[in-house]
Amino acid sequence: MNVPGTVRDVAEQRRRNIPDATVARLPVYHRCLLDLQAEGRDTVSSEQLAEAAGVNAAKVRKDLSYFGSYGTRGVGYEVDRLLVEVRRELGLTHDWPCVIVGAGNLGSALAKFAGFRERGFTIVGIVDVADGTVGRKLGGLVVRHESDLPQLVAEHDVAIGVVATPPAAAQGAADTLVAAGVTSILNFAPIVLDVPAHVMVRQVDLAVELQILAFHEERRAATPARRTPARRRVPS
Amino acid sequence: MNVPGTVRDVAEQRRRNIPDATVARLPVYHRCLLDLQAEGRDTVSSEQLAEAAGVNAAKVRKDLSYFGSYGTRGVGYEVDRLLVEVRRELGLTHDWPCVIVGAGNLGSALAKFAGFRERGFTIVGIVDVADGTVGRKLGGLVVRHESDLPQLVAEHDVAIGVVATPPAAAQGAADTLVAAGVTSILNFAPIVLDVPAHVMVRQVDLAVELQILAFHEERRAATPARRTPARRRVPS
DNA sequence: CCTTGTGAAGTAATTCACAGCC
DNA sequence: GGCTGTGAATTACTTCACAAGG
Repeated sequence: MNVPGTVRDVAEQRRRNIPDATVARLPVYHRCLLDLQAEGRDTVSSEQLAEAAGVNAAKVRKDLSYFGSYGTRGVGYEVDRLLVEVRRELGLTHDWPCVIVGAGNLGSALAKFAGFRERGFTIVGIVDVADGTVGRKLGGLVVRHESDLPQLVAEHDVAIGVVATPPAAAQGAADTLVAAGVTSILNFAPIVLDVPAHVMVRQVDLAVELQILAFHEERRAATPARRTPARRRVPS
Repeated sequence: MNVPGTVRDVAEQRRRNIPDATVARLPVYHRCLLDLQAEGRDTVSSEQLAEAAGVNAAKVRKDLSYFGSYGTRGVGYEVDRLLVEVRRELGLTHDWPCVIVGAGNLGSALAKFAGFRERGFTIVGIVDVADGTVGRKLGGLVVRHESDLPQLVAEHDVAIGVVATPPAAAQGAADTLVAAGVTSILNFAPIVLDVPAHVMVRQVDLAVELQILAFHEERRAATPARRTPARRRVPS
């Protein structure tokens, strides 16, 4: 499949092809590095970072190797340095303005969620269509009408939109976001969004997560014998 | 690794080894099948189900084949029949009582979230430690103190717990859940939980999802030329 | 010593492609 | 003719294991 014409930029070539699985773990490493930095640690080994991130050491080393060799053999990785590199790789060197569509339970919670701002995502607006919600205040923001979305997106140069509407309204919300110029969507509605090829969608379906847990619970109950059968027990 | 002593139960053997990737898609198929059923469709081809689920047809067929051959060649799958099988496989033949730890923005939203009950997950209780939140009403439930958790779990035979606390309180919340007998945890706090081997954890980190989107946005900006550069545009 | 970085080996998931059946 | 079910081929991801370097 790949017939490299020249050998030049082989490193460049590699750097640009970070596996999806690695990309999904970078934010976790980022979080762990922030914690380590807060603790005042100045170096960390792949083993230690792996422990903190809940993966194994080989994976950490391979993941980090995709975008450069920032470790010192015999010592480990310099926390500050690595943090800079990971942050740069993740595009977290600047803030990302985001809009939320849907100011129901979930949308409201997301708008007030501290974890977003802390990690460089600023909610610059939240919109809805219901008369009851438009105008409500949500932690420093006022819910605006969905018709204000194009203006909001243009004004703050928003690239990322969050869909937190009921399922029936989600496709419309996505269409509006795309028309307004948003190119990445985080979708909490339990439907598969239909968007142009250049728009990236990530789906978070909370019920699906529970269903996956239920699958394993169910199987656990069905399996006759496997490791300790130890059924639930209250300590005292 | 597996040296099957006998050939008997080869089907059984297979059925019990559904790949994780397939398990993660079953809930999506389940949702699509519910929609199809609501539309009154009685059969569906792998192609159509794939379209609805946002995957490809070969994947659908392989996924479904792991737990049996429920299709008819030349026709497709009978919606009702397949729904029963998927539901059984997912352990959705009965309701799953769940508890939520943490009644902040997210925990409150989750407690009121209709999508859970609709898909067989009943929130039987929500607990917190803050004086301000304990006692508040949340859509039919009253927030109870975290110390009531063991009783709550025992009373409703809860197997699944949801952690929606601030990061600093999450490990404690998980410990309490495990001690109370919960064996599956859905964790929204951005930390890696340390739990016994028999407890399954699924992590949902909302900021991580945004960071993955940001990674691709950033890379898009960095890439010199690739497909239409079409930068955002407001329609009107 | 210790720990990284990475080819090589191993495992898992996806996709192909077609025989088999309605 | 159309569509499933599935081995085989391919691709992606993980883990091993060790040479190289501080």
